[in-house]
Amino acid sequence: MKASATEPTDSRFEIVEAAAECFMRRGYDKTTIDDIADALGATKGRVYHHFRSKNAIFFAVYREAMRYCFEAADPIIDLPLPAIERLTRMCEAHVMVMITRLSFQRGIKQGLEIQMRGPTTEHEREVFQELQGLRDGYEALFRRVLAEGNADGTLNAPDVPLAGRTILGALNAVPDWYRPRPDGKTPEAIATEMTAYLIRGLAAR
Amino acid sequence: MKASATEPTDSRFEIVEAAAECFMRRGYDKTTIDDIADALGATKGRVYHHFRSKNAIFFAVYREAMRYCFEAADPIIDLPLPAIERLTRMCEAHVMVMITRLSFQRGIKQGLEIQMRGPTTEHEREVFQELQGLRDGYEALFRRVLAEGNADGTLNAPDVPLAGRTILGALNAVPDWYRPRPDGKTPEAIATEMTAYLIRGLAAR
DNA sequence: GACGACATACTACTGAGTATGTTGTATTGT
DNA sequence: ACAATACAACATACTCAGTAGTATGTCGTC
Repeated sequence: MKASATEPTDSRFEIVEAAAECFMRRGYDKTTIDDIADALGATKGRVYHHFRSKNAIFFAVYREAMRYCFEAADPIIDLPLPAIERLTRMCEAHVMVMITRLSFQRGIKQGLEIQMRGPTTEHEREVFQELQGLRDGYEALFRRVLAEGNADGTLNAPDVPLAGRTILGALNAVPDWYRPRPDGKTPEAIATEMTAYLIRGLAAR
Repeated sequence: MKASATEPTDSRFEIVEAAAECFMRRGYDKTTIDDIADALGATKGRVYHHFRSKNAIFFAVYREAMRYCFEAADPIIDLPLPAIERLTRMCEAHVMVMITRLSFQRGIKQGLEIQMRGPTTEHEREVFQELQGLRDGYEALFRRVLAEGNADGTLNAPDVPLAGRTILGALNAVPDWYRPRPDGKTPEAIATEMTAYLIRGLAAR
């Protein structure tokens, strides 16, 4: 029997990685299945052996991208700390995910809902709902901490959803401009400084 | 003789508007030339009479979107006010542009550089450079005010480029989530609150 | 000898771009 | 003043390349 019958197999994940890379460079629509196969030194056959359609690959990339986000935030959100401190760490962790998983995060930037235009199967719509739920759930983590910060007096965000969108808007834009440079700031420095701007604000004291 | 021989003709602008709307709803790649023509009750012929290629339409939408941004920021940047006040007004004005010109701003969100993949003509590359220059110039306006704020003591942004990207990242994300709702906040309220979060920060005093 | 994991070869369609036809209006020659 | 004509502003009909998806072949392993 197979060594890993349950896991989604290594070969499958390689495809997801290659697809993320292609999506980042060329965008989803301009990426062909052959592009993804070529990046692996393989052919269409391998790709379609693991995925039903091109949309399914995008979904897999999206799901993986969200998984990285949750993995970063989950250990922080329930720490016994004031909300402002947890929010700070969650923001920093989010930036780190954006940078370390650049291709995944940038690959899905063209938007989930836009991929759902045209004739989609029933199954695709279900997956779509699920992924939308993942994203909303992640954003809800931030809203939760913001609300807790209003309650414990460490934060001042009258409109919690709007504050959440402001934060995540800024942080999610990182893949749009970040490029690894030998002489540039470290990812950690970027994370802490951006977070400071958002939480402390840009105004002088 | 014609009434408006010099202007880029009304008909041409209608195409740009329709294209922006289509790009917003379906994304650039999933939008066909026929989609744009249909939205006008016309056919391909009209579109290709005014534009050399699909890329050229995207460029026109992009240029228009940037024009709206400059129109909003230009009257503010040189006002005789402390930098923090000018930055506040520029941010608010930017949000208003995002909302009032939703289709244009969202239409160009898939990114300028990603459109330049594949075989592009010499002329396309020139326009690309020009539009990239427009965007950089606009971002430079914010960097200028940030630097002036560091100088006059009203702002505290050690890393000006990073602060600029944080601000514009948050503001440029507005078209991703804003939808006009009868019961929702007014655009003005959204603009002032988001700007307050960015400049005053989310931390309680 | 069955099946998983691919590669190869093929199909069918979509959609950008083009070539050509049509119509109304302005301009010109007489 | 009035046909002749030129041209702008489209519509219609067509081409053709690229690409998602499929059908089938191959090879190694259990």
